[in-house]
Amino acid sequence: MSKNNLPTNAELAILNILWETGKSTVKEIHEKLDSGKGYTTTLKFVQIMREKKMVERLSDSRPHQYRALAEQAKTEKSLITTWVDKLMGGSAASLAMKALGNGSVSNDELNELRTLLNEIEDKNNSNQ
Amino acid sequence: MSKNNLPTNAELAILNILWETGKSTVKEIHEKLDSGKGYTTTLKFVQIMREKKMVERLSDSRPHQYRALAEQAKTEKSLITTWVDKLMGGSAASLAMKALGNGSVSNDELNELRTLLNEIEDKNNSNQ
DNA sequence: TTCGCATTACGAATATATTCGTAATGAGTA
DNA sequence: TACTCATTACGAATATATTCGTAATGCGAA
Repeated sequence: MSKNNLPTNAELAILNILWETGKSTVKEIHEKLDSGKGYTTTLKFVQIMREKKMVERLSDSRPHQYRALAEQAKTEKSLITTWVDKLMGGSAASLAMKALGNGSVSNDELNELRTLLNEIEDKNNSNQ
Repeated sequence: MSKNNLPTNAELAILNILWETGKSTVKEIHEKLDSGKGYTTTLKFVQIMREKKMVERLSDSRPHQYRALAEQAKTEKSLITTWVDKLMGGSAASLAMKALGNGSVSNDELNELRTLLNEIEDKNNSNQ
C-alpha cells in the first residue's frame, strides 16, 4: 500500500472546487466544472475519489454533499515537488522564475514575493 | 490537427536529457534515465517522439543520434501555463510562492529572483 | 401507496500512456 | 561471403485515466 495519492487532472479540478466551496453536491461540482462532459462522468470521479479517501460524503440526505479530505497545502506541495524534480532538475527557484516570466504579475504580488524572499533569506542566514 | 504537443512524463524525461546533452544515442539516453525499464521501452519513446517531431534523428550512421526539436523554453512555458491554470487558478505568482515555500533557495537564487521582480515591475509601470 | 424524477451505483467502452517481446536490419569481422 | 551482435522496427500487452450508458435507488407529490 502507501500509494501515490497524487490526484489526476480530473481529480484536481474537482478538489480545487471543493477547496474553494468547502462542500458541494455533485451537481454543483459538475456545473462549476463546466467541462462539457456528462454528469455521470463527474459523479464517477467523485466516487473514485471517495474510494481513494480524497473526499468524504457529508450527509446521508439527498443530494449528498462532499468535502475534500486531501489537504490543499499538502497536495499542492506534493504536486509542485514532483514538477520541480521532473522539469527543473530540483530547483524551486528555477520553477518560480519560469512561472513569473510567463503570465502577468501585479505590483501587489511583486511585493508579496519580495517579502517572501526576505523571509527565506533570514532563514538561510540563521541556519548556518 | 494542431494537437497539443505537450510531452508526457516519459517524453519529458527524455527531452530533459537531450536538452542537456545536445544530442545522444538511444543507449546513452537509456543509461541516463536509469529507469529500471527495458531498453526497448526507451527506444519506443524516442520513436514516438520522432513521429511527433519532438526529436530528430541526426545521422544515418549507427547507432543513430537524436536531438530535441521541441524547444526547452517554449515547452516549459506551455507546461507551466497549463499547471498555473489548472492548479493555481491562473496566478503565476501563486505558483511561484508555493514553489519557493517548499524546497531550499540559495542566496544567489534569491538575488536572481529580486532582479527578475524588478524587471517585471519596470515593465508593469511602463505599459500603462 | 404509487408515480415521477433527481440522484446514485455500477459496469463497461474508450482514450491515452507505458512497457516489452520478438523479428528485422545492418555494420564489422572471420 | 557468412556470422555475430548491437541496434532498430513493429506490434501488441498492460496500465492508467476518462467517459458514459443504463439500471437501481429513494424522496416527494399526487
